[in-house]
Amino acid sequence: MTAVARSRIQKARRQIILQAALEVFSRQGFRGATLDEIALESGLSKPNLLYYFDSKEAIHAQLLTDLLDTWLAPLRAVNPAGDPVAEICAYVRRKLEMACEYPRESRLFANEILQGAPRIEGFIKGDLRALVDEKARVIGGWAAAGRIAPVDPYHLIFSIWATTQHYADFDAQMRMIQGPGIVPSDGAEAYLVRLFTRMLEP
Amino acid sequence: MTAVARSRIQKARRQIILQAALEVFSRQGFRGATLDEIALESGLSKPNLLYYFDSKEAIHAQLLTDLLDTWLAPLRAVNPAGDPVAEICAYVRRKLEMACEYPRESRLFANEILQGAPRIEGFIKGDLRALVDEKARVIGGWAAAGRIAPVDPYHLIFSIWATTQHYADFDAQMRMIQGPGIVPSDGAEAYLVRLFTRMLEP
Amino acid sequence: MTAVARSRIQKARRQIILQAALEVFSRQGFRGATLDEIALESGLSKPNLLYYFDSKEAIHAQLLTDLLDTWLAPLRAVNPAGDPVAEICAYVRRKLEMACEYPRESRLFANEILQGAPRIEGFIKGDLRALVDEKARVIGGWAAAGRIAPVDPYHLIFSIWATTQHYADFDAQMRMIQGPGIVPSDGAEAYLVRLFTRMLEP
Amino acid sequence: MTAVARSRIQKARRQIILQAALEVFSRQGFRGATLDEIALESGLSKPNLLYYFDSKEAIHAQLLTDLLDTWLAPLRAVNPAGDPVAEICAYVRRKLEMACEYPRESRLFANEILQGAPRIEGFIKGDLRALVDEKARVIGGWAAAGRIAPVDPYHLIFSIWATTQHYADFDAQMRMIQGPGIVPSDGAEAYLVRLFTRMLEP
DNA sequence: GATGAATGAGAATTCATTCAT
DNA sequence: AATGAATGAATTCTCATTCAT
Repeated sequence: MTAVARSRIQKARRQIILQAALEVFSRQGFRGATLDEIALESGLSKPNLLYYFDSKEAIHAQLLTDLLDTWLAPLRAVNPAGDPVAEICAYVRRKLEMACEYPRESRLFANEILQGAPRIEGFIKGDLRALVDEKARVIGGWAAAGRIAPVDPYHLIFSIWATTQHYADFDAQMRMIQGPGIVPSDGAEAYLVRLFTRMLEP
Repeated sequence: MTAVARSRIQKARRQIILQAALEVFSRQGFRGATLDEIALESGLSKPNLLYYFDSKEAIHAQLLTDLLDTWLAPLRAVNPAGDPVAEICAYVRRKLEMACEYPRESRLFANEILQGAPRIEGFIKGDLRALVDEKARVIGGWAAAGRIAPVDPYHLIFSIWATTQHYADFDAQMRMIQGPGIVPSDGAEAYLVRLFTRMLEP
Repeated sequence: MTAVARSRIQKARRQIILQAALEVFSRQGFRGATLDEIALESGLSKPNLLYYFDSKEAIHAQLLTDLLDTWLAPLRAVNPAGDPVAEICAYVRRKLEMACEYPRESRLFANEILQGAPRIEGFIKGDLRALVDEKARVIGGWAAAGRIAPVDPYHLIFSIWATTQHYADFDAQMRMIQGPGIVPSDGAEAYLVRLFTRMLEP
Repeated sequence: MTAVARSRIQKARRQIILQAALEVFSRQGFRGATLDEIALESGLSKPNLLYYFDSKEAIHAQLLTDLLDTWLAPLRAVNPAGDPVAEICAYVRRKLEMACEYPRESRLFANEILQGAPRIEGFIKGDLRALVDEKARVIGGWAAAGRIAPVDPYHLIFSIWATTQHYADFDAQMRMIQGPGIVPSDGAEAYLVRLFTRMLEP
């Protein structure tokens, strides 16, 4: 079986495995997760998992690769030529939407960082850092030009990550505090947009 | 060995073990951590760990117990009779200080929540929820009285947690992005105080 | 692996394991036995044992369950409508035959009793006690009717158990005393039948 | 500390340890017993046990040595010059008395035999066998002389051992069957004397 | 493709024994 | 004489991975 020639059914099976693995890895971290759980979750047998992927590590690596490809998109879309506050608020919205739509991916990422990011160090120090630096310069430029209130662009970006991802990563805590019947992220967009708008208005 | 009568050396050894375990559990989570690592980190032999604690689980439980005792303090100190904005900013400062001084404890907690909080469900649904509800009423009262800008108290509290704990939990990522020589939390207090002050000023 | 659907090979392997475990448990008792010995005896690897059984305890429990099912049969077959002395002598013969054919099972049972019967308390106080009480009434009836010599039925039953099981449980001692070439149970049936016949003849 | 010069207090401590060890070994067998249990039972610390005895093995060996010294006495006392039936019945009484007074010693011995008698093989093939052979000749002589009914002396001796020791070794089972309030050995002497008297009367 | 069977490496825990005091 | 502390060697059990079919 080569990497290129995969039948449709193979691709489908791989997706099923990845979804199951995402569920488990995002909760337990890499070492805490077991192939047994992933097999159970996916409805496939354990050896069958390893027919589609070389190893536990390979499943995890695939999940991270797939994730990182899209992880940068919201920030990348920040347009230097747009309206500063609107651009940043739009970024907040996209980031929150991603957290709400892909909470498991967010937790997978959070797990990696908590562990010291051993498997995505390259990504962070490479693509992510470059992108953040680039956008930090844009935001810094806006601040210097008086188009937004003066602000440290890095702290701003970090606080956007923190507040949006929180709705995915700490979802369990929020649900327990607010009780059943309340979706934690209800009202989150309005709140966060307001938070960052008030922060940035010149 | 009873729980009450412990010699000085026992207390000291238990502390050494707990510190080592905190390091490991906060990175790997409960299941991902191994006694081997804790033994290595603490400089004690693996059986010796189990001479001081009944089991891996017991070490972890002790860490959580010790943590939860102090986890509520910053929020509890919010004074309904104080100046609203000043009180909340003071809370932000205390919370940030705690994250910066006890980052491993913060990560230990984050790991638990990521896993769905199986071991601290009681704490969250009990003491934590009660305290949050109480303080949310206070903040809601301030907003209703026009002493702070109208705001959902729960989203406010969650965003304070998110932004402050981020400096502990996502420290690895921030360091990689900012490069060596920069401490991520430098300027964090000023930034966060400003963020929430602008948010709350009537 | 469900309890119901087991392939032929699984059943066969389980039997191999149970035979090996019987050998070891019957000699060493539950705690004194090790999976290493059972693995060696069965020719399987240690983890493979645990592929077929959930735990050391589960293997032991299976052995006891299988044993208890048949342990009652000889006594149960005592017919209240038969000739008293003949019935009891037939019981002695069946019990002796069982001890000689299944000495390891007998030793497994003896080991449990020696330890205070922690794992078969329910069986003894339940099914076994009920059966003994029932047959004791039968024997008591025979004695009252003058069809056998007056005798305490419980002591009678216990002495039948003692003398027959002795040929299994204390086999090692008997062989060492009688030396090689002599099978301890040779002549046992004649002796025991005579012993109990003389005891019971009115 | 030499073997000869032991203070009174040392002897007392050794006795305490031996009593505790007897309790544990007689239930669990050599391998199934732990020094922790013996320490708990004796009220001494685990290292202190090993101050008085070289090893777990040494404690066990001492128990066996002490036991074997007295194990032969009842049979040895059978007097070739006495009245055959009376002599044998007296032997039964002594053996039963020993089982009832020293049930733990009996179970210790039973455990050894069940395991194949690895530690007392020498005793059995030596002193015990010689004594049994000697007394078997006496009994055989009585039978040949028509002073008792014809009987295989070995089966006779074994059945005396079986029935008397049963009241010690299988005590747990008998209690569970007869229920609380009944002492299994009540009436045992009368029953057994009757059993063997009827067997042996010419 | 799929899976029952099997296993070596490792993980938590127990235990007899030693050491230092 | 006694014990708290410590540990190497098991012992039970888990787990990622391989093998045979």
